[in-house]
Amino acid sequence: MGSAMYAVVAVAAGSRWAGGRYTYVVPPGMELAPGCAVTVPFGRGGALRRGYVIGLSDDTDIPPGKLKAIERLDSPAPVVSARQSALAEWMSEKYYCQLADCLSVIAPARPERKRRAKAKASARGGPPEIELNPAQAEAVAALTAQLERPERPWLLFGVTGSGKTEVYARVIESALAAGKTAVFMVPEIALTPQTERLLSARFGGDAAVIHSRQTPLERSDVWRRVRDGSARIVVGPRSAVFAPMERPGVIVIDEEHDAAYKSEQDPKYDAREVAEWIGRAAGALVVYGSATPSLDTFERAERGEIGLIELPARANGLPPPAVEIVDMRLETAAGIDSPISRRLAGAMGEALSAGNQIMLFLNRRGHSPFVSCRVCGDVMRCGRCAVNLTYHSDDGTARCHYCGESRPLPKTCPVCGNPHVYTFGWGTQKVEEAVREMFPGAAVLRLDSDAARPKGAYESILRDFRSRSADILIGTQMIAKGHDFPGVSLVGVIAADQALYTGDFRAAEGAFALMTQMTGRAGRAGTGGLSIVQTYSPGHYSVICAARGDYRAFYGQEILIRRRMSYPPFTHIFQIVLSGEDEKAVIGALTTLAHIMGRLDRAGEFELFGPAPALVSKINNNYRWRVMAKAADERRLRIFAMFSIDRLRRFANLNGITIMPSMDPRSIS
DNA sequence: GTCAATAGTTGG
DNA sequence: CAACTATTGACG
Repeated sequence: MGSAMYAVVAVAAGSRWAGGRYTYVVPPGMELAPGCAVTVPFGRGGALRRGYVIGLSDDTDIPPGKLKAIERLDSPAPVVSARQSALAEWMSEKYYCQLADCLSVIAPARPERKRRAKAKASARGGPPEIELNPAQAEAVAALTAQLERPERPWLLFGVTGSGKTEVYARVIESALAAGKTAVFMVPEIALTPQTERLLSARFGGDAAVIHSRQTPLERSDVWRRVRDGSARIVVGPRSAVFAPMERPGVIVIDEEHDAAYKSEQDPKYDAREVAEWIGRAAGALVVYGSATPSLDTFERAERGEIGLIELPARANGLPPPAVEIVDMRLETAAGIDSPISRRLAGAMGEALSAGNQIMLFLNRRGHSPFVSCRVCGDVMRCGRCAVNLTYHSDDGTARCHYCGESRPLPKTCPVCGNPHVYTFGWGTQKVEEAVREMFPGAAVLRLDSDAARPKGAYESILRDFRSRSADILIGTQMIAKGHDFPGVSLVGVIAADQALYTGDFRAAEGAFALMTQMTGRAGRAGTGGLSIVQTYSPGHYSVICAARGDYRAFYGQEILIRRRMSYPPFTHIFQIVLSGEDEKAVIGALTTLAHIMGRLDRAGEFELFGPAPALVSKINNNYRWRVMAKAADERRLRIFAMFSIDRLRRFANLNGITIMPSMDPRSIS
């Protein structure tokens, strides 16, 4: 193969999804194989770009005058295997993105350089040999039996503290014993260190970490360790699914329901779907784990497409935490306007005097989500985005959470000039303020993306709370995931409604998962924990089911609604957002697109919606409008949408307009 | 995306 | 008609 005359190279070429494959002349003496990384001249200027060899041949249809030669071979050996190339092809079609983009998330950041491995040979782990309870033993047996020839993915459905991790560890152990390797995925980078520690304690230097914020050298070092077999377990967030393993035995996806498994940037892959592809192609067992499985996954399990294993009880035999619902309407009726209800305040006082710790959860950063004038009613909005400004008390500014614009809180109303400008609503800073006022003696910490910004702050806040140098931790969903604080006896969910009414049909699902995660944080060490859920919707099934710890009841309700509304998992929704500075041009192009879609769908196979403004109709001075198409058949829907976009490109002037397609996006009203 | 060729526009 | 600007579409 090394002496082929022409090479087909995947090159990232602008904003086109299709194509991206170009033929180049192989310079004499250059030894190429499919999967090699090369540098090629591209475009009129002949600027150099990264490309990946996807095929070799001795003839071509391209007129010789058009051909350019490969500039440089960057990797003597392929950087992606044949299987990874096939995965990239599949991804580029499924996620309507460029082949080269897919290859670059799959390939190491840069061609590997020769480098000494960091000596990281810790001793093989101890015995963290925990005795399995019968349910765990059954789960391990069932999953281990699947390792050799997995016929479908499996869902390990178990309440918080039911011992899922021990089950994963045993299955990984068996995979390694069979000469295979393992991937352990967590929803976010912040959870990798603790997971890596856990697996290293057990499996020694076999565990390695892959994530997207590693430097190219770090990444290529991990790659080398994975490829030469010295790292047999890879831990990391969604990008870890691309670990270059030849014989993966098991891919664990912990907290499977977490939205972070879906990438927001191109290529917009879903790590769960990629894991299943790899599972099929490489014969690896995919194990999903969650206390609150995503509706899609649980529905597949009900149909038998995914195997279901349940761990019904806490491994330590303790009863589930007690959960109380506080009806915040009664607080309002009593003239109380504090984020801390009387009941929660009382429970906090008790917990503090007993020497216990408290966690308060509110999924909104800043002090107050809006600022308005009490005289004329004007609400401060961002000049560049269609959103309200959030007041931040640390520096006294009103900030836009989309474009980052911030301005000082005005002393007088910019519209009517009156001095009665007030802030409304609750953010984490306001909760912190209220708590400090109520409990001046307590040590309070806050963890949200503002508090976590300084380097190392995230870790140090969690460390301080774990070491009990603080009594109360207030935070956004950053505090909800994976962290075990034995000193916490009380958890307060400040505003459950907040996650409930986000304008997204998945809101109830997300709210249920968050509430369950948070209430599960109380009393993990044993002494009867209590969770208090504050809400203005005490009758909402998501709140009631979360308080009862009853996933199946929640699932039963929610799946009925999805069926009745023809929402996923029964259908798929393809959303196409057009954005640009010229609103008329955006609406015009979108109207054309809607026409194209209507005409293409003569049979009425697809349900079409729009044009309508997107949920946030302007970001950074770019107007955003959208159309949506709904259908049961994901593949046909995707092809229909992409075909429509192709037509649009041909018929409409898309100058200054960006097309943002997405399948089953998070924000649909 | 980026750039060059091209079509369109303006001003002398 | 030259000089300039917006638009188009190819990129191997």
